[in-house]
Amino acid sequence: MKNYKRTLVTAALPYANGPVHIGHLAGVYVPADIYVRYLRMRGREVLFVCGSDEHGVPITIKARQQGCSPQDIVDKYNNIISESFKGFGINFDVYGRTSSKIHEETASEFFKKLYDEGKFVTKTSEQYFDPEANTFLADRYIVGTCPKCGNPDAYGDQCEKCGSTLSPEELINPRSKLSGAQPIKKETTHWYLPLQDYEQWLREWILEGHKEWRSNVYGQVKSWLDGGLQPRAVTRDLDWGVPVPVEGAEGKVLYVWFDAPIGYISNTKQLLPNDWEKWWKSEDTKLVHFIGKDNIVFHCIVFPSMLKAYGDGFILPDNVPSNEFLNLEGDKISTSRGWAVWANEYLEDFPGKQDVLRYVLTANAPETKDNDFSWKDFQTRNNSELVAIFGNFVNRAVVLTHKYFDGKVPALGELQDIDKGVLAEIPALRESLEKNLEGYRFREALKDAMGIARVGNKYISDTEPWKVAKTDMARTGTILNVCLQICADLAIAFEPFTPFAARKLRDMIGSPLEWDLLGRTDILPEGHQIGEAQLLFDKIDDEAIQRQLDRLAAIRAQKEAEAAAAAAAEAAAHVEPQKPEITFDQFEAMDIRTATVLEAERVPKTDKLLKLTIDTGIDKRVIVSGIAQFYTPEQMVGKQICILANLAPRTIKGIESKGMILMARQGDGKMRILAPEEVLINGAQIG
RNA sequence: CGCGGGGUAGAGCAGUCGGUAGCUCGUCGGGCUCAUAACCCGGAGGUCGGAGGUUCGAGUCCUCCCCCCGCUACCA
Repeated sequence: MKNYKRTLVTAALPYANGPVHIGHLAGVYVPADIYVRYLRMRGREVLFVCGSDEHGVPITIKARQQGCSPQDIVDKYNNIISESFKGFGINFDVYGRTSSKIHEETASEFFKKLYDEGKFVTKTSEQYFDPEANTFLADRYIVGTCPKCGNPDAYGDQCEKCGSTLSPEELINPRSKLSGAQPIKKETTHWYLPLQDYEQWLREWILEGHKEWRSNVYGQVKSWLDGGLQPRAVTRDLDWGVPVPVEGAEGKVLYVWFDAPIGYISNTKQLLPNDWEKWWKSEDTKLVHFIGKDNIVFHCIVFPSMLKAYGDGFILPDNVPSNEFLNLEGDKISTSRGWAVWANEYLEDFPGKQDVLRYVLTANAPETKDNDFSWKDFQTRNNSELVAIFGNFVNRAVVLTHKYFDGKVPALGELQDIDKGVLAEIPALRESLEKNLEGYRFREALKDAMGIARVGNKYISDTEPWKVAKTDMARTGTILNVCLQICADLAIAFEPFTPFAARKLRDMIGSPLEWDLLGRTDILPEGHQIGEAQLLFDKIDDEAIQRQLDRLAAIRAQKEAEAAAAAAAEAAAHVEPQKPEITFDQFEAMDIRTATVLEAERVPKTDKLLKLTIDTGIDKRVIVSGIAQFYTPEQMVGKQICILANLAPRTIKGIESKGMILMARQGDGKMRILAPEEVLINGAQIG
């Protein structure tokens, strides 16, 4: 373990095209904040850097959709997002923006240095260009008919109807989303970072040197390295972003994934114009990136390669704690489908309950695998853990102290074994807490902190001071002294996790915030006056939970209705134009005949394929058909169908398919079998 | 099919170095009455996805297989 002097913590830059939701909080920002709060309490020198990622194609598309400028979009969401962070007590030292001037300067300089030193390679390729808008078109700016399912509005990178991944070249009748014009192919040149040159170095640095990284991070990196790295484009033809600072690169900007991580550096510069280099170029600085699993490759491979290429003493991350994803009520969180709990809305719906969400998201953090957030679990954890264990213990101790000692900390008398046992448990929990926090195991760390409250509750129940008070006031005082010290411990131990409640508790009992006091028996001196008892947490009732569940149910119902309506409209509105004329002979060449399905089964490990054994009247043969989404094997058996019998055989998934089943397909992709009006013999000719 | 992650009590999750399988909720029983009808103690509930192997000993290590999630692929 290296001996570092200071720690630089970055949290993934949120993309400024929507608010942040509980998945973001659980995956990145709450754990990062816990870690930073802990380091600060220990008196370590630490810098916490974040900011909005404000470039890239999706923002320009959203701006066009809403009829405003990209700047309007990023201004709006930068505002909402940074307010959400403040609301949850996530206090960055700096929250910058990649649209800032200092970022543009920093990113330009970064690119320029690599360019001047020949660290890039260039590639020229043909890409679609919109002659009316006079601009190159990013994949998502090109729409056309999907070659797979016929959806007329497929994007150049993906068809959202059938989920196929596409390249713009595959689209039928491509058109520009900007002007509607037909795009033309035009040559364009881009700069690439040859990642393969850094492969060996990355292997040694991560695969050899950082075996302690989380298995999801390590595994992902290993998978990329084993697969072989390829040059990665660092520029794009776009008018929203940092201009490429090179002659002949007009109309080009830095690719958002080159641009964004540099944002960590430029945001540091913004805060510390003269002092930033000690955070980025000093070997005794520990760099930690908190990210979600979708960012692993960029933070472990691309950005380190950029820094390595730049040289000049830039340090590399000591760890990249990356969480998996959080689901919501069993379904994937989705910004576009509205399936999320938004941070800003939570703050309005549950005022003063930031800690509850922080607690639940930490207790159920997706540290090793995707986890599920449910409102029922949220309620239970609040009512049975925060209220019943933590809040209740504090309340018991404080109320009893007021009842028997007028709110003054009583003297600590002679200790019995039970007292000594309890007082010994706290330092043990502290040690475990520290180990888990330093090792980025926040879920486990939170259990340790909660363990302190459990210890307190058990102690107070075992010693029964309300009974002892009838006979022995000195002993009662000793017990309550121990309880109050444990309260003061809680006010320290919970500061990273639930900072609002920890602050409230410290204000209530007048205890200090200093990590090194944790576990000591004299945090609160004898005779110290504590304040009136206040509840740290309130119960959350069923109605509040039901309102959230209703809200989600409404979103689900609305989205389903919209999808159904859109599909119906699509299907009705869209009919393919007539194909080019053919001759009678061409038609006659096709052997179309009736057949009956004898056997049917799913082709294993495919979504859409059925293997059908059919009787064609002339033989029995196998046809593989992509209809599993519309017919089950059971439905197919015994069904009479029509086939194109003399189609050249083709092997699909290792099965030879001889012929094609005739299907009618409408605009939304729905398919139905064509069959004679009444059952005929097999092999009846169609024509 | 390929890659990554996962499969442990009714639910949700831990389990680091191989050493008596654990936590929270729920459930059943008992105790307590200071505390937000809270708290404390105890019980029941597991072939640790399956099959082999290594080992004195496997949830943990090795091999093969099955299932779930993500990316990817198949649609004649």
